[in-house]
Amino acid sequence: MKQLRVLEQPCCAPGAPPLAKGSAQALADRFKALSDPARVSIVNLIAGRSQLCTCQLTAPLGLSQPTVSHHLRVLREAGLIEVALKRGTMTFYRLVPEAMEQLAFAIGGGPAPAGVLVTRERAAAW
Amino acid sequence: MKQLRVLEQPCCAPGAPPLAKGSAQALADRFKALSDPARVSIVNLIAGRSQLCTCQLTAPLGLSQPTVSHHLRVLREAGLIEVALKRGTMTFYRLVPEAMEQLAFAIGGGPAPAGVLVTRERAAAW
DNA sequence: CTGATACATTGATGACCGTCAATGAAGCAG
DNA sequence: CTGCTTCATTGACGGTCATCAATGTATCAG
Repeated sequence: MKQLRVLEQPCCAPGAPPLAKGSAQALADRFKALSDPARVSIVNLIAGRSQLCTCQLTAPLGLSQPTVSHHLRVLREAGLIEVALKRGTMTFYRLVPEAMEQLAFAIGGGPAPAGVLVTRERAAAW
Repeated sequence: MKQLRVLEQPCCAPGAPPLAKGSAQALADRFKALSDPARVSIVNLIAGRSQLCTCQLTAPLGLSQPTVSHHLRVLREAGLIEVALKRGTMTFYRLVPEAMEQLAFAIGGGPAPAGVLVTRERAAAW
């Protein structure tokens, strides 16, 4: 996974300071991970259920299991999701809230509204 | 330009409600517009200078003029930038702050920190 | 050990994307 | 009108991506 340098300032909102070349690439890589509707839906589904396994995604997405696995890999390599737990033959994934927050910050989003974000610990409670 | 339905809730942050299929596509389209480092840099450059013309972008990006024009078109069709002004043979572009804010909101970003965002009117003052 | 389940990986295929040279369009200077 | 500048569009080429069938890997039940 490629590390995204923590930005001091939003880079893509009005009044932004110049952006280093490497940071542009790192940001583009993460946006690319969200540039497919299937992956946006995966993030949304995981966000709503704290965590879920691959087998719970094929039906709502209408995609084959290898394709879902592929999208999960892209999201994982972008640092947006991670493996929460392996139980038996099942693999559960969860969000990496910090990564999403950094992305929101980059395009000018401030701290999330209270009550919307839950802690990673609560998400892991399952 | 495809209209992005205004989301009632963040869709890609912990605790998000289910996302409509069309919304996933609309979001993915906008993220795709930011999935190239050249386009991230363009947004960053425009954000920092209020508005810029095409000829001011080729040098810092190290890309040919047709390529820059192509990227500007992608960003414009995604609704992230718009033509601010045509003066003579030059075309000036500016951000569409609402579009960036909606994107930030979708992934869990709240209102922008005070002092970072400037109004569209000030940006247009040039 | 055998069969079944859940997932990841590989390979192949069709579609899409980024890039630039060449060309077109539109405005300005003289 | 002529030439110059700025920008958009077209066409072409090489590379990347999304998708699925087939296969491999690992775990569990019996």
